[in-house]
Amino acid sequence: MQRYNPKDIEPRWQKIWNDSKIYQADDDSLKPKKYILEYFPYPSGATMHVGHVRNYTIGDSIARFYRMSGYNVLHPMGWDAFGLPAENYAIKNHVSPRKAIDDNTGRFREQLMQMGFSYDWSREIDSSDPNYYRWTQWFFLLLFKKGLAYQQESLQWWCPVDKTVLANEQVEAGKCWRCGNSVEKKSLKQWFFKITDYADRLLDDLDDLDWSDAIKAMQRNWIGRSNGAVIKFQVEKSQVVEVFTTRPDTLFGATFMVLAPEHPLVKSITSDIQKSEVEAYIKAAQAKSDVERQETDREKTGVFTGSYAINPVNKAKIPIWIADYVLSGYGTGAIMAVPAHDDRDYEFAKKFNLPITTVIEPVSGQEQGDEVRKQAIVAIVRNPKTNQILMLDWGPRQDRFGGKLFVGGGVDEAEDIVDCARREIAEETGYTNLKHVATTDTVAHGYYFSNVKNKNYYAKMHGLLFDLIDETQVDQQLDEGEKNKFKITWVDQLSAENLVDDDGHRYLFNALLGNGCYSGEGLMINSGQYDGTASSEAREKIVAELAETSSGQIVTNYKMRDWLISRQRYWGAPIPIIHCPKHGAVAVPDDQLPVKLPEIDSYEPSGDGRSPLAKVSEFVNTVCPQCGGPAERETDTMDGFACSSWYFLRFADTHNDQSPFSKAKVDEWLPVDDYIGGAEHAVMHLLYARFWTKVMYDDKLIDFQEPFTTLRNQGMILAPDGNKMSKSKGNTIEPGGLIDQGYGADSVRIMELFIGPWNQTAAWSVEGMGGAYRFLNRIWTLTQEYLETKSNKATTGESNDDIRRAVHFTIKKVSEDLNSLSFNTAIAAEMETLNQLYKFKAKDNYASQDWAWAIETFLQLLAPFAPHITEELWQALGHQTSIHSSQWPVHDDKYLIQDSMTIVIQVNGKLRGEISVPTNQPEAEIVSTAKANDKVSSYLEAKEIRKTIYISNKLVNFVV
RNA sequence: GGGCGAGUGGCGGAAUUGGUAUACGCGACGGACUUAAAAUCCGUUGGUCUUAACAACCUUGAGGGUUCAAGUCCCUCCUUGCCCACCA
Repeated sequence: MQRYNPKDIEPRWQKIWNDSKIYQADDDSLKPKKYILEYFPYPSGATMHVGHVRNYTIGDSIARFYRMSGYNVLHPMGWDAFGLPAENYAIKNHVSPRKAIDDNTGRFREQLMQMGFSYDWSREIDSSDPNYYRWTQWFFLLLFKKGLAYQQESLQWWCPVDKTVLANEQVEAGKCWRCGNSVEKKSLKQWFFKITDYADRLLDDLDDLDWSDAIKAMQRNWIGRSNGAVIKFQVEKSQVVEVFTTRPDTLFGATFMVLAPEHPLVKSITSDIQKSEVEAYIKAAQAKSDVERQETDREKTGVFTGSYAINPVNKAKIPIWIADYVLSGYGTGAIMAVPAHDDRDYEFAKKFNLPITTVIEPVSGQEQGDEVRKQAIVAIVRNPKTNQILMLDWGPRQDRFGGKLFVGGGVDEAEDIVDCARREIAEETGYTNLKHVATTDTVAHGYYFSNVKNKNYYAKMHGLLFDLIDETQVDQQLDEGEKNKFKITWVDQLSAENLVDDDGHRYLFNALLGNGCYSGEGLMINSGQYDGTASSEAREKIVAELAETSSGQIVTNYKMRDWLISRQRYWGAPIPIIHCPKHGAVAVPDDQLPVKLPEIDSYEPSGDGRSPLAKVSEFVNTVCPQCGGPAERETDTMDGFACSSWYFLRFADTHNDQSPFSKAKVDEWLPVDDYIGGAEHAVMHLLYARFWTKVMYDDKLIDFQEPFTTLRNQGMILAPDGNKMSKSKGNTIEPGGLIDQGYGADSVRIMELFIGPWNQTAAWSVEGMGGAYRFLNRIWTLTQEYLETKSNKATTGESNDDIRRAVHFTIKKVSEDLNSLSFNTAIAAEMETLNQLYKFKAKDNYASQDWAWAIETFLQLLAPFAPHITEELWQALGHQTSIHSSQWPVHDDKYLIQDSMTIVIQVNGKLRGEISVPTNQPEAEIVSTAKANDKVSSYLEAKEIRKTIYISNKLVNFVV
């Protein structure tokens, strides 16, 4: 018998598949189309490890499954070839970036091919090929003509190591996303794409996408839409400062104003006396690295400018400060500070002793309409010796009752609230020797139902704090309804805040002992005519009032900024713009595209803020397309993400040299049905590509607004030691090595899929590889044995229903699992089936006539995962055409129906036995059989059966 | 601080959506084959008590709840992963 030797089988089939072009997509086929795409890789100097390969294995299995299911499948591959890593690699190794990319893509292509992935290589794309970037430049000009590309001088993130600017999305926690070094701010004239014009659409259209909630949430957070208002404050010296706020309802509580240190009005606002202090602060702020400034747990700092602003609603004169907790880039770079209702402002006010005015009081519970109104107290009793707080534990919280609360009670008519609190504490806890420490100056509004009095109440609850003088206790004096309903517990302060089960109680507790800042909604106080209004309502009314005097208006703000796309580096698509002294920035005419990257000797970035192209005079010096006068080319290149913002469209029409693509072909194939890749591009590529797609839609180049209908984020593969795989840690595992060891690509593929759910992180298992190989070896051996046995003797001609049933069941299971991408359980089911086939074989030694069908069908079910071995065995069984062009098997329900079934018997929900009954037996009979069962009857003896539950085809449960 | 997720044997993980928890694989142990080993094949393998078997009881991060029935639903807490983070 031939042994399973992947080294012999795999390269042979890869060549045959390649020569016969069986994986090429057909533009003209009438079959339904599917477009399966994995992120196109960055051909860096490294090789791909098993983590990278996971995502291609997933995509390939889906593509093969669809192909066998009758779809015309587009499954292409290309190279995201422009960008820093290729260039850095080239500089380090003293080769041209062109040469580096060609070497690297060659190696990557070979790695992908030896895994047996079914790509349509006739559509291969290289984004650094002039035939490709010509169209990237064409799209730049489209954006330029639509006013969506503009140039502006501004402070930008600058990476001192990579010597280029970076987009906001490409700075992660103050570090460059590529090299990991700290970035700086630098003022440069740069090109931007106006992605913010599309913010609303990018946000709203997320709802309909079949993407993971995590990625959608990341994009939502990144876009960061917040609805609020811009409010104008008059400053004494006649300037006006605008602030952005999402809480105009708290305007009456604005007790000071804070500007970012970089705010343009700081200079003119600052008084002479404060001048030196302010200047020193600004200097210090600038000296801080951006990483430092982004530390959130830093203590607040700031200085007073010496000026005052006038609050437009109540004409209060409020001091203007500057502080670096206000960001110059967001909103207007200035805020109205409401310390009573914003944590950051609260912290700042506490530190600098600024006034705090409460303007919102919380409301808990739901209004029922028939409330009795009353005043109430919430008394917090503290034992100063232990610093513990007294709580009443009313048992488990259920709906509106129970939970842990402080002492509470209604204020009697004409009763002083301190006396009331003392009375309630004595009645409920017996403590009488107390010192009154504080009373809140605001109240919590509460709607609640009193169990004792059986009435709905609305109470204004005052918070009071008492310290125990000693632990003398008298007898409690409880109402009938209160007796034995609660117990007294003592907890520490932190626990008290966490445990308290009523929002009003918690608010009053915080007002007395915690951070007195309340940022929720509620009822307005200290707000003139708005007192008593709900804050959500007051929000709109106050803005409307301000709008009348043009001192305020509704504004929507976004965290997302425009996309900075200039790079001061060589290896990118040149920005197709000519700067003319007369006409400014002029588009390079279409017929002069591509603006080719000149070949130069030194790619080293200069670090002076200009790209190496600036040194190439024959590139720079040109004529203005409009006037023919001398002009200079733009020397910055485009961010590599520009190239990847449309590559998925080019695959539909790769070789078009008249336009980026034909609309007909793109509409035929796109949007992408399954887009597969990691989550790392959530707010970069995936956002940019959506933006470009919308721009193209608006320009009627395509008929759809979203490029990727379904997005699948595969989980990461960690090294066996549980760490991320990395070259520097020396813990990477590469498929090539495993193939060389003799496991073969098929085993690697099985392992990639079987290791766990495709979208979860998993650690690679060296031992697991053996399991994957053994599985394939078992189907190999079984098939070879079958072939030998068959040639030695004729089959009995008898059919074996057990074999049929097992295989039909597997067809159903694997088909369902592939539709839901449960690769690991699909493979588990196949392993199980194979184990069963081994048992059948032991019984009949391949005598049944069903064996040929069983093995062939099994191979088909395995083909998407392990394409080589299944093809080899399929053709060994006598087929002349590829298994991958065969029709996916369909199960026959007839074989899934069993004549008997197992019914589980429970007594009081505990498993006590099981019986086997005919499938069509009526319920009554099943129940009586169950009752008579030996094991079960002993549990039923001398007991009354109160209830019998029968779940059809599953179980009987007797309740006794 | 905010958002999204995850906790099941020695390990990776199953569980038809509330109905036999631990499928499948790894590892371990035992057996067959072999001069021997590897490979292969066949078994056993959640825990406690027990010499062993039978049986019983326990078990899905912890605690409560709903239900005839909870890994699955509800509440509280703990641990942990990822993303964002002074965004007004």
